[in-house]
Amino acid sequence: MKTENTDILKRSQLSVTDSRKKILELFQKSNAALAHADIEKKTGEHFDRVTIYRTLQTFLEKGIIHTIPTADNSVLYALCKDACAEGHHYDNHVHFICDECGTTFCLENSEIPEVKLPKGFIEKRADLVVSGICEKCNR
Amino acid sequence: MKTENTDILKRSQLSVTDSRKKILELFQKSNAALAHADIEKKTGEHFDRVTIYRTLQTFLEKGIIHTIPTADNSVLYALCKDACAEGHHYDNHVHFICDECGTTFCLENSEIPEVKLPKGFIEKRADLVVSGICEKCNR
DNA sequence: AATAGTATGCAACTATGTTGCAAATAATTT
DNA sequence: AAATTATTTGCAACATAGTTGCATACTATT
Repeated sequence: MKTENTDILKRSQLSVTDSRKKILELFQKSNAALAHADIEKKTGEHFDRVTIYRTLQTFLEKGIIHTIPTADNSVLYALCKDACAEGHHYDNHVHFICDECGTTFCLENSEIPEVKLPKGFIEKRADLVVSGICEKCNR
Repeated sequence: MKTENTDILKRSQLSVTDSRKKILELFQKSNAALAHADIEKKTGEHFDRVTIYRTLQTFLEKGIIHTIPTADNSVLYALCKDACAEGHHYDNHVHFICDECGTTFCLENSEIPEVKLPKGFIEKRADLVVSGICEKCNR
């Protein structure tokens, strides 16, 4: 475990520090997306707010995590899959946000469908966020 | 013109006030989505920040405008079409954000394609935001 | 025209995110 | 393994975004 996320950091040419290891671990343990506040709580307020912001920023730049646009415009982060790399930090999967429990999932097996754009428009990226009731809350 | 947006307000059972008329007019004149800051500028700093927040909130609740989720998680608002009503404030069209000029368009003629969700997940809403280069910047 | 209901503006506050810089830690060199 | 260099961290201070309570002003109703 420890070696595993250390490796990810090294592969991205980042110095291996406590905060980076810990935050990366949080993402790996969680199968849902995390907000800045979640991370602050789950690290037991061990790290400075600023450090968390900067760590997330760094992870974004290195393509380790990606942001998820949400309808209420809160900022969520989730781990990128191997396909992601520096400069190309975006996954092509659909995100699902549960209205009940607020959990956000990456639907890894999904693909964002093609959309016909008006003449002259060029697509660089697409984000599809579906919201509703997740499997757990639907019982 | 004046009568037109006055009517919209009355239809939504809202008192007709200067700020509401003016802000609604801004949306009608603009073919792009607006952020809170845009509105503050375009009204000539005539209205209090709080009033603008509350007006947008009210318009959202009444289904007059809708929010657009963006990749950088800034908050954008745009006019709803007639199909929208109170409680059901969401349009089923694709949004496009230009990386060059930052303008956000509602692609009114588009439809968000169906997505297959994992078993047990129920879809209530979907947001599809495409970003790239718009027609104006593509010349 | 008077009253009741609602919206506005102000002040104060909370939350969220950013920047500069000194101290601490990690990586590199010898 | 110790010393040097490079990077990261935490603090303080600041900037921006959004919220709440309340008195005043305006809109709608009678």
